Amino acid sequence: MSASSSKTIGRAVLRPREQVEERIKAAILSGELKSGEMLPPETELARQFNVSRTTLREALRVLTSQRLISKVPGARGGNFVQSVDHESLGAVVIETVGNLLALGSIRFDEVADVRRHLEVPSVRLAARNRTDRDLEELGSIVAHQRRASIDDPDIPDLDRRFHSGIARASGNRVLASFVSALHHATEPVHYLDLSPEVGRETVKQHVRILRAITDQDPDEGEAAIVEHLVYLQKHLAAVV
Amino acid sequence: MSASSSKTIGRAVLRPREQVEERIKAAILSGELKSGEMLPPETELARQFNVSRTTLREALRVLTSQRLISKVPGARGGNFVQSVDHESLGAVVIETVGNLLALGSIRFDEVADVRRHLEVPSVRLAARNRTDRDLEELGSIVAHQRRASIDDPDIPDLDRRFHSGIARASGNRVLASFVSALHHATEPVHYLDLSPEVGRETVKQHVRILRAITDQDPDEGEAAIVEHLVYLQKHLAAVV
DNA sequence: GCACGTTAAATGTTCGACATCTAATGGCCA
DNA sequence: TGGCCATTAGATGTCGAACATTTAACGTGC
Repeated sequence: MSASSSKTIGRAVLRPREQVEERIKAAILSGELKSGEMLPPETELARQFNVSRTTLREALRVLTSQRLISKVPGARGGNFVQSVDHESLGAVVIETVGNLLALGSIRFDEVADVRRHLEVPSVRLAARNRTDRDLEELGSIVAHQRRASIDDPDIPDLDRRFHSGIARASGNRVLASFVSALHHATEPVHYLDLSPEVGRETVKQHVRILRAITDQDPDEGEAAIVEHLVYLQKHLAAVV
Repeated sequence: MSASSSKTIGRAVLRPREQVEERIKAAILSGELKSGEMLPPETELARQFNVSRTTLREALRVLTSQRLISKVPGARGGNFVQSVDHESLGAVVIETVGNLLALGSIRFDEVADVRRHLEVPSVRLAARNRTDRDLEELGSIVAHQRRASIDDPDIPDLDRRFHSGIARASGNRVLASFVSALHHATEPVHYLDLSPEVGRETVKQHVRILRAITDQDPDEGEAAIVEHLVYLQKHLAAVV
């Protein structure tokens, strides 16, 4: 090796809390601690790590806020390994995007644009991979939307479930989490100008999308979702 | 209102730690506490909330793990409000996707697919919105890639910077964070079969993409990135 | 002028006690 | 017999005070 380069031997020393945190996290990610399993009581765990219960609890608190464990007080309570499924990705994105929007660190349209970009492959993949189970669920949602009146408080939720349901039918769980999360994050202003006219048109477009997915026609699905997104954006732009 | 519906007046009572957490978080998100500002010392804060320092510290620990504040020990240290920029979105996604992959809750190809779907609009937008500053940076990266030999340890990093740089040039910070994060998460296996042949071809494709962005030609950019992604996937499939 | 010990102020950790939560237990009473 | 309810036990939650460690700034001596 040249004289100018030097091997790095050292590492930053870790504080007790960090070491406990890392060890438990590693145990969870490696499968050593299985999902749903209960950790030893805090007193016992603290003894094992040879740290105080206070320090141990700070480590557990971090892992809790990262959704790796959940704390349950009371008898038969304890610290349980969370089953970290793909939905936690959506939850984390919702949380962070919400913070960034509140702080003005990102603009609303940046979030909405990314969602729109993801909806296209979402529909295409759904048209290819949808199961009968998916069709049944989507059909049920659209049926509800037909019946819903303009002032129905469930409307935003139905819309979210429709778009999330498509993403889930795509078979890609990362895609599903992102679409669902971004939809959620952009929801607050989605229905500001919901007129009967817009409501009817929206349902009609949903029907077209669902038919394309049912027919397993990705191109028609893409055309339908693009029409829908353009329509929605136009009727939002008038408000925002 | 009908007899079956009932007003909800109550809310779950919050434990002391949760209340402290919510209050500080609200103060940060509302701008009451500005970015970079230092919070009062823990002893003083605990006095204000009328809780013990232990409880206060657990609240601060959660906020720290959510990147809202940072802790600095020592003289002139303290708890500082973090400037939460869009990069923290990427960091959070990297972390969570990494966990999910380790646990087998999502598959590798699901992550890679979403990244590929995002790279197309990323290049299209970059072709439209790139600044001279962006072109300069991307050009510098490609120049490095030309010079890099096959066993250069910087190659994965250069690739990540190229794709992230394009996403940043798109002008959409959410898109940039996602592309960068997903690229990072899929990096470990990106260069398993890097032959001189593949290296040369990759650089050639990068040049084509960059030229399209320079010429502000979205269609050519899309064609170039699609070619690149297909090529990479083919040379990965042989390995994985 | 620079190296280095000292100081001060903050976070980090420890300890032990008590508070609260909650499922299970077991007894009382209709 | 069966259900209601007080008790209990075992876990997390909170408290308070002391001590450890970290780190920038200060001062002192060479």
